Amino acid sequence: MSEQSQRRDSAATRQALRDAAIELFAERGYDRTTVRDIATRAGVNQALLFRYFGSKEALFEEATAGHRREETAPALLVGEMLDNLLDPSSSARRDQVLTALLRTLGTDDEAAAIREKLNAGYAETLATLSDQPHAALRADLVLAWLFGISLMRGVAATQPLAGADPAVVRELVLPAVRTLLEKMR
Amino acid sequence: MSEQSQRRDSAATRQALRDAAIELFAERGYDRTTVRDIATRAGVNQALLFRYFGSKEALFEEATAGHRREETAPALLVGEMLDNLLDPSSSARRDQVLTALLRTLGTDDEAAAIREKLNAGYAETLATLSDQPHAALRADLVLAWLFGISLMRGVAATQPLAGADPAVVRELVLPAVRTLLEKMR
DNA sequence: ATTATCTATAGATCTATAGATAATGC
DNA sequence: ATTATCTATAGATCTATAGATAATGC
Repeated sequence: MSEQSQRRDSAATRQALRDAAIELFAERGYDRTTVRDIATRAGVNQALLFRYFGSKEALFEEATAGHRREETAPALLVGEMLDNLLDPSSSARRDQVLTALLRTLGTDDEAAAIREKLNAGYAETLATLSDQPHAALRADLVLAWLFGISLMRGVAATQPLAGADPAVVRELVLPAVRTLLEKMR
Repeated sequence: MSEQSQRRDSAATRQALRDAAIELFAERGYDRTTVRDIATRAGVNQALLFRYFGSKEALFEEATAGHRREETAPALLVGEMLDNLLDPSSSARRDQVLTALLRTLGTDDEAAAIREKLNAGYAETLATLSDQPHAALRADLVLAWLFGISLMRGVAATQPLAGADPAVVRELVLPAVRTLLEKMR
C-alpha cells in the first residue's frame, strides 16, 4: 500500500490522497496543511489533488465526510461515544476525523458545515435520553463535554487527562452525565 | 478612542494594535487573521505592528497574556467560571481571550503555550476541590467541560446551546459537576 | 486513443524590513 | 534632534491551472 511501485490506478491515487489528507488535517488543522504536504505524503504529484478533488476545500469536505455513526441503542450511546473517543486503537479513523474537525473548527469559514458534521446523529439521539425539560440543551451539554474531552486529549494533550486510563475516565464521566440525561431517577 | 484625529502617541497606537489583535484572533483565529487586518482595524500603518511587537507571533503572545484570574474561593470557582463563560456582557474581554485561545488551539505551533495559558490558575485550584482519588483528573474533566461549552457556544455557535439562558445552563451543569468534584457527600 | 501523471508557472497572498517623511519636544 | 509613522518592496509562501509526457487498454 505504501512503497510498492504501483501501476497507474486513479482510484488508488484518489484514496491515497484522501488518507494523507485526513491524517494531516488531524495533525495540523486545515490552514497549516498545504496541498503539497498532502501530495507528498500520498506519494503523488500535487496537481493530481486538483484533478481528483477540484480544490483543497473540496478535499477537506470529502475527507471528513462519512463520519456517520452506526446505530446504537440510545442508552448505550454516551458510553460508546466515550469509548470511541478514549480508545486510541479501536476507532483510529473516526478519531482522526473528529480531531480534524475540532482542530479546524476555529479557522474554517464554514463552521456551519463542520458543526453539522459534529452534531449529525449525536445530538438528536442524545436528546431522546431525557424526558425532563430542556432535553435538547442537556444533549448539547453532554456533547460539549465529549468534544471538550476530545479537544483536551487529542489537540491540546493536557495532562493528566491525555494520559489517563480510559476506564477511569469512563467511571468518572458516566455518573455525572447520568445526573444530566437519564429519564427520571 | 476611535475616530478622534489623534496626536502621535506610541502607547495609544500599541494599545490599539493589541485591542484590534485580540478581537480579530477571537473572530477568526490566528492563521486567518493577517497583520494588515489588524493594522487596518487599529487604524494604523501595518509596519508599526512590527515596530512595536516584532512579529505577529509575539503580538499574539502579548494579546493573549494576562488571562490571569482574580482570586476566588475554590468552592465558588466553577460557578464563577461558568458565569464568566456564559455572560456575554460582563467579561467580554476575558471571553475574547478565551475564544482566541480555543480558536487557535488547533492550528498553533506552540499548543503547549496555549495549553499553559488555558490551565493557568484553573486546573490547580479545581484540583483542590476534591479529596477523592484522581483529583487532578477530575479537575481536568471539569475544565474540559467548561472549554467544550465555550467552544460550542463561542466558536461553533451550536444551537440550542449558543442561545440558551445562562441561568438554565448553570442549573444543569453545576449539579453534574458536583458529583464529580465535591468532597465526600 | 485514452487517461494518469508530471512540469512549469501564473497570480495572489502574507510576513517582515529598509529607508523616507513628518510631527513632536528641547 | 528625536521619534512616530508611512512608502515601497523583498522574499517566501500557497492554491490552482495549462499543457506536456508517459503508461495503459483496445
